[in-house]
Amino acid sequence: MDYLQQLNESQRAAVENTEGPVMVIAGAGSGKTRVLTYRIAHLLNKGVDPFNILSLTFTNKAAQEMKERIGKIVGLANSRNIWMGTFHSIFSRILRSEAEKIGYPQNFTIYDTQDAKNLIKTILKEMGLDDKIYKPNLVLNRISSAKNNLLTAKAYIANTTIQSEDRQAAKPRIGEVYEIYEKRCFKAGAMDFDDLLFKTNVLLRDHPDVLHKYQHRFKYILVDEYQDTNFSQYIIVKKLAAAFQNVCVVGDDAQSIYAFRGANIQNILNFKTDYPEAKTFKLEENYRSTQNIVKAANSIIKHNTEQIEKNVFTSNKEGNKIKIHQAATDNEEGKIVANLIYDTQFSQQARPKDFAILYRTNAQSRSMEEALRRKNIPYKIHGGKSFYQRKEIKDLISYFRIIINPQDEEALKRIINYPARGIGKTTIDKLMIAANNHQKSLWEIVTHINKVDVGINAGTQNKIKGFSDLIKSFSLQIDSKNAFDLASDIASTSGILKDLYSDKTPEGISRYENIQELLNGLKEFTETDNEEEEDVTPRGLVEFLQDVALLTNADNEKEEDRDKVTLMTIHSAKGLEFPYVHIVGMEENLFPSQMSLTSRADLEEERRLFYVALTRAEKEIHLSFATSRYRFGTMMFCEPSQFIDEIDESFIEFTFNKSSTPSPAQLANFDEPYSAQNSYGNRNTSYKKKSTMPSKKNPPPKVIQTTPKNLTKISAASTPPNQESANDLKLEKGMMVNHQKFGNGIIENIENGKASINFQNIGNKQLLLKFAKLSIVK
DNA sequence: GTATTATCTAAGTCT
DNA sequence: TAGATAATAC
Repeated sequence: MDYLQQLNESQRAAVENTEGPVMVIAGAGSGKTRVLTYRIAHLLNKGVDPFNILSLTFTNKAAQEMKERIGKIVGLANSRNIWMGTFHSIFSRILRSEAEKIGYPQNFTIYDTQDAKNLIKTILKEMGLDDKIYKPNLVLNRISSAKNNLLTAKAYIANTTIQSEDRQAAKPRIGEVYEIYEKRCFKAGAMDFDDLLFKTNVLLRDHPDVLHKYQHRFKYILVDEYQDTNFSQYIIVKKLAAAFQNVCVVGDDAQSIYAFRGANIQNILNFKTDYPEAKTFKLEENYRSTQNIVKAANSIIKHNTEQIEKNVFTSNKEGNKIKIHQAATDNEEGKIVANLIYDTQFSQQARPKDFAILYRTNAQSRSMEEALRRKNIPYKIHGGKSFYQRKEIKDLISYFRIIINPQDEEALKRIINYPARGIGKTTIDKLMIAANNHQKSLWEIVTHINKVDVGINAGTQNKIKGFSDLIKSFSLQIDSKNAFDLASDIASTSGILKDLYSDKTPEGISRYENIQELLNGLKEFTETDNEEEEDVTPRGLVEFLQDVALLTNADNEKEEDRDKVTLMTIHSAKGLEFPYVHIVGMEENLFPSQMSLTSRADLEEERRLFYVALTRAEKEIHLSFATSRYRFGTMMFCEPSQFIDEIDESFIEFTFNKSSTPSPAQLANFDEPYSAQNSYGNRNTSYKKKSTMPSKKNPPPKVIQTTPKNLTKISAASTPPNQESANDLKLEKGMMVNHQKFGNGIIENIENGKASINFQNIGNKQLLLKFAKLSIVK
């Protein structure tokens, strides 16, 4: 079999040892994906039924790509039936078919983080808890990590350690919130992301017949990125693999970067203990990067304590040193990066797709974006707010959700008054109270509004009736119409399209276009055959909705996006590779994140994250930092990251001179062209972190304020207000004025401090001059 | 109940 | 800075 010839010794061993537990420790760039694909191809070639293979990947995109690659080796007919996908998508599928066993409807809703947070807020309000103390995010995180450790609300409340933690944090009632949250989700027929794993565990625990069925279905189990699995995932794998023990886990402890999500690095460190028979294979040869990059990355990771011993090496050529760039501001950093990319495109005949800009936080994308746009360099931003999380998209999808699962309370609350139909907050509160009092779902109250006395007047009752009739009329068409036809019908009949169409602001137009795009996507979905099933029944909304909550932007990359510079967080860059990598924002408190500085474990995770970033690169790495940047709406001074110091200095090269570091006073002119500082060659190896950098220790003259988090704020000299409250302006009839949101308009009349303005885009508006932020155009 | 504007507050990573 | 929420006028 010639594919085996393409593997080195350890890769080949990892592919051929198909029976029994196997752990593959795969250093960065060591051909891990190749091993996984070939291992599966090998299984199929040996005659294993694709239906007996379960392959768990970290993203859906990775699954899709791997399936394609396997298909090329063994044929599509064979590869398409493998169970391959993320934990969440595979087990949500299984949960759907077994739902009734654990008391859930087959069409259960998947609550995304936003839904979950809204529900938490509702519960906090009902319990009379202050959401400034019980911060919804924090409460949700506590619940989430409890679930990932398989703790029910009861167990949470009974757990003395957790209780004392919560008491210490002055939030003793989180357990109660969890209990109610759990009940409300169940009542709504909804599962959040963590439930998809949690409930799978419940299913496998309480139904031995089901466990048996899947144990025998999945005779071969492969888990990618095993270092990033949490306890809940770990137990699922362990249970499913118990019958045959043909479990192959692949990972790299040095790349474990999801502890915040409950990932437990011990899972990989303890594999040997769980399966004493396990064979371990180490893939240590890096085929991706230059000597310099591999060695620099090794020099970073050795600052961490606990890890599996391995020696990552490469026989690639030495390559360039890692270049380190200094910028005065975040905007200038963007310019430096954009210029470097621009130049490299020509000097190395590189394509835009050869470049990646990686950052720690999504917020950093803005300055990069702007600089790239100025230079006309095509780019794509990965991550940030997903398309499916946009308000308008969630609104329309909430209609789909409520039609398919009327118990879905979060969806119902979202749309009962959108578009506005006269059912306001007071009414919704009354409905909610009635639902709680009668132990009924919100939908039951809504549909029986005439029969329950909830203190709502006849007019409003009628409006509610109109709404529920509307939803019911959609529900009736669920089986007869395909996804696209029904969705279009909903979009127009509900009034969403009209509402968005009437908004001619740029944001409004983009919202309208987003809806159109969703509809286009649905059309495509409707017309594509369902590859999982033999019969080609038209695909309806039910099918569409099944995994829409699990989709991310990465899952619908467009053709035209292929040759563009990639902007993404380091987390989402995991598993990817690029010839040229720019890691930006190499600053203390940003990377490593200020939140990680309190514990050694967190700092080590940041360091592994840096390791992941470095090892994405094939040819060149550029690190950059700014000495000041906008954060929290104000300019703040920054120091270079400690991680820069941690790289063995023989692998790095500074592109700036310490003495040319701008003094704080010069920062006033920081938007000057930076080219003078950007020349290579004036290397300064004796760079010391705490040199003349502005810092909390030698505060610059412009500092006015210090935040508790050691971040130094700079006065907002660079942000002149460009618009002021109109009472300071001499406005007259006939003037053209500009409003931030409404654009330009002509003042038609002014009286009693009120102006009637005819805006070019949206028509006439009455604005109170006391508040309206207007500027005079002419 | 709705629309508009003021005010607050949070920006960590992802399924 | 931007999104969510509160306050206010009508």
